[in-house]
Amino acid sequence: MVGGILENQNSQNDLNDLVKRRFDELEELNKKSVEPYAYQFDVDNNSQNIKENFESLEGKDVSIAGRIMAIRRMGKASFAHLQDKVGRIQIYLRKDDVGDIYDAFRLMDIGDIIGINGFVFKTKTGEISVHAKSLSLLSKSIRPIPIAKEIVDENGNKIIFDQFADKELRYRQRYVDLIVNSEVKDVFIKRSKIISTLRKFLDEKEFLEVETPVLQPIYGGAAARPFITHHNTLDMDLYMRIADELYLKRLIIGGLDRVYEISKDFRNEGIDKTHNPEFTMLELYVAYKDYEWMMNFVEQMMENVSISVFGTTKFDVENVEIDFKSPWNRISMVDEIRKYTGIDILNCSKNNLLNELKKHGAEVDPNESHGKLIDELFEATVQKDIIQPTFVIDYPIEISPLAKKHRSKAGLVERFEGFVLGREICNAFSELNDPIDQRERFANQSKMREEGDEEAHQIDEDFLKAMEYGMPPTAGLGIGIDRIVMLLTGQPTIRDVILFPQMRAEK
RNA sequence: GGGCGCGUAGCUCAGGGGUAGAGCAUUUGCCUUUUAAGCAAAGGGUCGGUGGUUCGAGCCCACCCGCGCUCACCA
Repeated sequence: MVGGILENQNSQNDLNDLVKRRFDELEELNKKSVEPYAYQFDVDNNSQNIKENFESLEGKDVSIAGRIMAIRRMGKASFAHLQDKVGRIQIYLRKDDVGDIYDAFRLMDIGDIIGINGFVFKTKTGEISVHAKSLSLLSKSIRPIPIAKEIVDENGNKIIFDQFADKELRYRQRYVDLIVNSEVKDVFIKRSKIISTLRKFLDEKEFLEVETPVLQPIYGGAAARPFITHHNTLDMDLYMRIADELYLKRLIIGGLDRVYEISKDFRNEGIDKTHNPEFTMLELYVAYKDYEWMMNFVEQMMENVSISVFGTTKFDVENVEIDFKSPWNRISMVDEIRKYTGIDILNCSKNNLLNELKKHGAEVDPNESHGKLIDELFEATVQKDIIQPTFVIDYPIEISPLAKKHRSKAGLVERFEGFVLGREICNAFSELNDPIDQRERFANQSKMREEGDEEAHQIDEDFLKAMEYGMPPTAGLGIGIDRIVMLLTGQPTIRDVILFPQMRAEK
């Protein structure tokens, strides 16, 4: 009984005729003893390879598998398009050639996954295709996919009709998005290549990839609100990490000298174009180096990734050409703000800053710290005008509690951030390795916390203890992987580079 | 959180107080090199939800839910 099957389906709430019909087809296939969910199928070729090597493959047998994306039935013969991992190819089925299975093919739909054995040929109209000798149903789709028709015009441009475009559904049902919108798959393949290239680059430079706790009793390494969770047996609250900085530095203290981690970090803050509650960060630490060394290293690394993955250092992002060729511009935060505003941020009153911020249309909270206001002034003036890759160097000490004091400039630390198109893409410093200074910085943070700054750092006594054993001079770097992928693949929002972005619960 | 916008068939969208529409997809029939296949016919809707106004509500009003854009916040 079809009704019986249906009642046991979770999907019964959104049953409609299209789904019902497919259940009926399952029944029919059953009667014909066609197994709708196969165990395996031997594949020895793919759509792209067949098209690229048509001359040598013409007339030869191939075995391919994929999802049916279009069917054109013409009585006792049919054409269909099969989509596999790398593209689409047309298949041709004739009752005379495939026999009884042709009747079962009538019960197959767009969305079903099938395997084909057949020979390569070109149709009258010139499309490279596979003429099936046999067909196997590998998986029956019981839910219709939002299929869009596509054609390739005479200029080779793909034209898609009625493309599945509802952003909400695309993010919620990424599996459907991936099936139907091929450019989505390309972005995530690129993302994977970017990450594997970074790994390879770091491995070649003798970095050790490590894993540090996601669940931390004290969160640190960044200024952000955390997610809180609870361990039942230990009966203690734990925080999801907002950064892995303090653990990686413990490893530097332990003598590992060059470490990196590609980590999911979690921040309990707003969601927008450039923020997802969980995101991917690359952090790396190098003993005996400083931030000058790190700037050169970032340039090398970005150039390497650009060329390895994209074959160029030049990218069109939002109609602007960005060039990641080294060296990048280097500008001083203090000098640059002076150029824009005439203000010397190191020798000015809080009121100067507040007034200047108002002048630039920023809403200001007079309770913010001096350093924070400087940062806001920078964002409101200099940052938006930075287009090409640029290092902004030497930040105020108050907003950099883990960075080493500048060797010659009072009130500043040896820190830089990389900016492209007005967006921050990395953050690095000569790491603070003086345990006494570090304790003072934590004490300051603690004070800010008491004054209501929820994002001020917590004091991490164990980290201080570690540093007291002696930490070598160290250069450290954090790069937001999602934002790098956005830039390099030209995606406008972080959700387009995260497979399953955070969404509100349905209903 | 604020502002603006959106939610109608599986998909893409029209319809703006008076019998719920189109294209694609689906079903039936014909069709053995088609290709947005074709020809002929058919089925498919809680018009996001709840309440209200009205003789009558996809349509007007209120609230709610979800999404998008944007501002704020935020590495």
